[in-house]
Amino acid sequence: MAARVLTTPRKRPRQERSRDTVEALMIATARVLIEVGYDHASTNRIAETAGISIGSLYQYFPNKEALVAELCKRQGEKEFQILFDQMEQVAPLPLRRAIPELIRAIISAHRVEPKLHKVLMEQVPRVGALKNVRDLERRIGDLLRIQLEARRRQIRPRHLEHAVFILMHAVEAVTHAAVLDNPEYLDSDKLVEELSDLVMRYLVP
Amino acid sequence: MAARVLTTPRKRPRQERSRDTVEALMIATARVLIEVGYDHASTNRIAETAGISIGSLYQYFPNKEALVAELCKRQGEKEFQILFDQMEQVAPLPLRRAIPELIRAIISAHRVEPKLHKVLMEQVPRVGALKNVRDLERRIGDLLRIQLEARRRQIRPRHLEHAVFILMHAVEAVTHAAVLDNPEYLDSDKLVEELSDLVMRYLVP
DNA sequence: TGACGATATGAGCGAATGCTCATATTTTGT
DNA sequence: ACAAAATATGAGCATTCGCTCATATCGTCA
Repeated sequence: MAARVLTTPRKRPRQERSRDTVEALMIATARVLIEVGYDHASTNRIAETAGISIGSLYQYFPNKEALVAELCKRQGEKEFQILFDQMEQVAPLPLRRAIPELIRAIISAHRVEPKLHKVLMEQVPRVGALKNVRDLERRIGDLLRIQLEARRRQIRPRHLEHAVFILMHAVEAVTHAAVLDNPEYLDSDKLVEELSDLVMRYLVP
Repeated sequence: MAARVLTTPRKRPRQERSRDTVEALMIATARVLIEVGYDHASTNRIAETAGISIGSLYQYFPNKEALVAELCKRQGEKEFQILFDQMEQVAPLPLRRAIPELIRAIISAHRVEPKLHKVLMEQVPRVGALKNVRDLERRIGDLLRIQLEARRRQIRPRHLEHAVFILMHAVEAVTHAAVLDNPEYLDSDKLVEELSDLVMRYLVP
């Protein structure tokens, strides 16, 4: 096994058929990851699942990590979009109504293909995708910060940086744990209420 | 590669020299994991680092996952102990003094060999150690629940199960993120204060 | 239409890894 | 002192995996 360092695509698909190839590879990567996990997801297997030769795979991705990193990026983008849209929606609402809506959105974001989400989250540290995830975290933090700044006079915390850091990680972790390991918590609205309480009480004076 | 399923030790070391062998393997596993990461930590390499033969390794562990799972268990035990001790210490204190102390203890627990902690956390889903971690989570949850029950009349939340779930995951995630990715947040006491605020405000009526 | 770039193919090489097993050494119990 | 049990050894087998490269096919455009 040669040293694997690159995680960026090798070559850009220029014609439509090659774009199809790349799409098929992404879909196959997701399927194989869900089916057998990262360890047993060999590039040969992914290519076979995609119905594409192993050679073609290596035209566009230098290694397995790059495949997974790209998938991470796309999945993250989807989830970010859900959050972004909802942030716009709740901007005019008062805090006590905005917060539950946002939390619901975060749960929804985690529920986009939850099995894939889970595998990717588990493998993120191992592929070069950490940078992507950090970027995403930063962008989500920025969104949140903008919301908090707009409501600066109504909220208690002075150091927005700390507030963003704490709220973001706290809500993300609880949501993550609920969606992936305790889905029964999501049957009722209780968890949303409790999480909203946590956030509200931290924010209001 | 044969199918690897067992993650429990094969044989119990009965004599002292074999207990030494197992200890050496644990230490070597930790070292190699920190040095080269899970993927490049081969059993041959671990045995070599431990200064024992590969055959001996397989006398006590059926595969690499079992080695890492055992290490996870031990590390978790250490961290649990820190929490357990501090829980006893703060039991007689009023909430506003108990909470910051507990949070400090959690940070300390994360700081026991943080590099090892990080690698293990990343790899937990891949080894059979998930069960160990779940157990640990449950035991920590139990500790927390006992504390909350003892103070039942002073706190607001009625559903202790939800409260435990939320507080545990929230504090753990923020601590984890701070220790592993933003250690500068720990230079001052600011994060402890803010986290304490989060918890206090959620708990008090 | 023809020629060149883009894309696709897949057999197979080289390297690494997990793990066994036949053998040797040490400890224990009597 | 000696037999049996426990423990240790490491060469090497079987397998897998990542990846290349020589070759073939397709798309585009003058």
